[in-house]
Amino acid sequence: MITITFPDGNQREYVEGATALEIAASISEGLARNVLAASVNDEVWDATRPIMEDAHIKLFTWDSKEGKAAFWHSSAHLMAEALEATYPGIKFGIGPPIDNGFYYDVDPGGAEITAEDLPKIEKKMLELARQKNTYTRKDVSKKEAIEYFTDKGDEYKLELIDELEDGSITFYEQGNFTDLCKGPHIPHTGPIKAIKLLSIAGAYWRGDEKRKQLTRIYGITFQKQKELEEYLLLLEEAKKRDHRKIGKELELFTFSEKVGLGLPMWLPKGAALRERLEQFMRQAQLKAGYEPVVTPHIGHKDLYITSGHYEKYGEDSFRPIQTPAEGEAFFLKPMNCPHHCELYKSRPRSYRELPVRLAEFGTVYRYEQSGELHGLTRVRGFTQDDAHIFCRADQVKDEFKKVIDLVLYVFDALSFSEFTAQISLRDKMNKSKYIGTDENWDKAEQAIIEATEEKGLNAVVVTGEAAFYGPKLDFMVKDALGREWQLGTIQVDYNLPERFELEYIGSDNDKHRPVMIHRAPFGSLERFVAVLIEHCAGDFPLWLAPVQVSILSISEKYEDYAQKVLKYLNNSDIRTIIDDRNEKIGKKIRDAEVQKIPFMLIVGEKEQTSEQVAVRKHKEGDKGSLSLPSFIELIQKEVISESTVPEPGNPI
RNA sequence: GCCGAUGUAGCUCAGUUGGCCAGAGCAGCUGAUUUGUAAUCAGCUGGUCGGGGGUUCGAAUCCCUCCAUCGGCUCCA
Repeated sequence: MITITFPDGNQREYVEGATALEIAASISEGLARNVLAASVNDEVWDATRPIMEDAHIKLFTWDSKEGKAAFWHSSAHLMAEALEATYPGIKFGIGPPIDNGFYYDVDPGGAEITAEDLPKIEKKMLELARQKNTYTRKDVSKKEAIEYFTDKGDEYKLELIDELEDGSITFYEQGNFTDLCKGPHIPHTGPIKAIKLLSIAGAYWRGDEKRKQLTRIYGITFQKQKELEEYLLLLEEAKKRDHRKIGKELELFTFSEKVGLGLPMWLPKGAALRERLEQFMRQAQLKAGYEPVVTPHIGHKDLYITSGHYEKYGEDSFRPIQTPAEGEAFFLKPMNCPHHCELYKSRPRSYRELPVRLAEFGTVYRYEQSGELHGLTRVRGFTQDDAHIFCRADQVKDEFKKVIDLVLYVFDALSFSEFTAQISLRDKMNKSKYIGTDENWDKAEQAIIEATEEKGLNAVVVTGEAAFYGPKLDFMVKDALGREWQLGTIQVDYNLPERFELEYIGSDNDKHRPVMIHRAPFGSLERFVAVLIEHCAGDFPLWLAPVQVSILSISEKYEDYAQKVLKYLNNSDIRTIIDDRNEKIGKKIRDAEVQKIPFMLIVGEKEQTSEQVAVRKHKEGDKGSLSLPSFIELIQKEVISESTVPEPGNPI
């Protein structure tokens, strides 16, 4: 007998070799039906794998991440089986579950799989799923594994096997399909009842641009048709929040092929929104001890040779601008740090004045490959809410923590509650990607890790994602479709100060090297606005709304009064427009609603006589009548409650 | 940059297998209407069907090529 311990601490005895599925059945039949996978001593297992010794177990159903992963992973195998049946000789790369569904990378050889083929594959998958084939786990030796895939002629699997330890290799088999896989999988194909293959794309084998591009098929499956329909509906809804669509509808920004790819232009309403955000940040930064600076949009080639950017990105950037007479080369600035280093160097610095915090809304230009451009989130020209903190080594951690506070403060003000903090470290296996000494890197990485921990921030650590001059802490936020974008970033840098020979005179009257912190809470205004739009679906908080109030006159007769109201509101700095078109009130309301204007003021005979306005709130409807002073009070209260800027002297 | 899909008025979209001067709604303009909480009515304007080349008696429809957009991949100082 073995003792099984459940998450709640309860224990039960089972015969040796009992499976999680049998254990579930001993609790209830319903549970057994729903179990998709299990964890045994914290390792995720098949629900059908015999447990041979005492263990702590957890049962995973659809409601858990692990349950879904097993379900979708099994669906990927099912799709592979369908593909193999449809395209004999097809070869397989990898086919993992992802956040929403799964994919499989395949090499169909001479055949071509197109979007039109997907329904056919779905059908085949359904047919195979109905056979309720079990997913069977099998331990194989490396030799057997190599033999099997050599026979099959699948060089991709062979390459994967090559990197595996003998004795750790398992196959999974369902129906006529066998795959190299460490599992886990659901018991059988039966529960896969609703299938949708979503898209088809090219993906480089092993993510390497120099290797063959395989065909990646994305799909998602559910246990019920209704769940699939709900998911597809959700996708449709998400598409309506796309910032590119809303940006066009609300006339926030635009692109022009003539101006150039990836070069967004802000229309008046978008510029108003952006200016509010800048103002907000400017104010927060002033209060946190930053000093605004301004630097030019181009920089001499030598500047970037010194910084190391030239060596790293010289060939992959916009071509330099040459002066006609002297033959000097200038680059459009792709970042602000080298300029700020030169500002720091403009005179000798004393330890007493550190930290020096130089802030600039710096517009930078970077050459991004055409296929990477994406609305406002990935562009070739953008404005960073950049700042560089030059401080003493003993100040780094404290400064870093203050920046974390600032970022969190900004996210909080805009209700970005769901973000991932990511610590990006260097890839120690591939040091040629980075500049600087190991010692400096270690110090910088240590500083970030400690500051993050001390702030109690729950961060994931990713190696190989650091900038070439230093590690960073990034704040990632998802867009409407769940794609993750880096917004805020904080980077500790021991390298640029060295390359620029930055110094300060310490209390010992000796020269010392300061440490630099690069940071941008928004990241870029463009990307931040994009994500903001997708989060609020264009319903901006009142303090940011480009137009806060629209005055809708009932008819021409009340236009004078409407004008009076407009003037009154404008005098109180409330961003107001007037709709005096020769249209019915219903039409005017509809148009204001579509434009997502937070407040509508309807003025007609009643209001004129009583010197009031009939207030209608976006998406909420009629709020009754108010006098102008009370309406203004209402607006101001809401604005203040939405955007509170910290008190001076109380660093955030 | 790579793979795939798409590209018809400012916007959203129709245009069957190539065949009457390329259509609709919204927006815009003109006029009527003077309106009370999500679309008043009528008329008009507007498109070398992404650009270029080709096949054909005839091309928005077929082919080639370039460009852009979208979904991925790669990349992201």
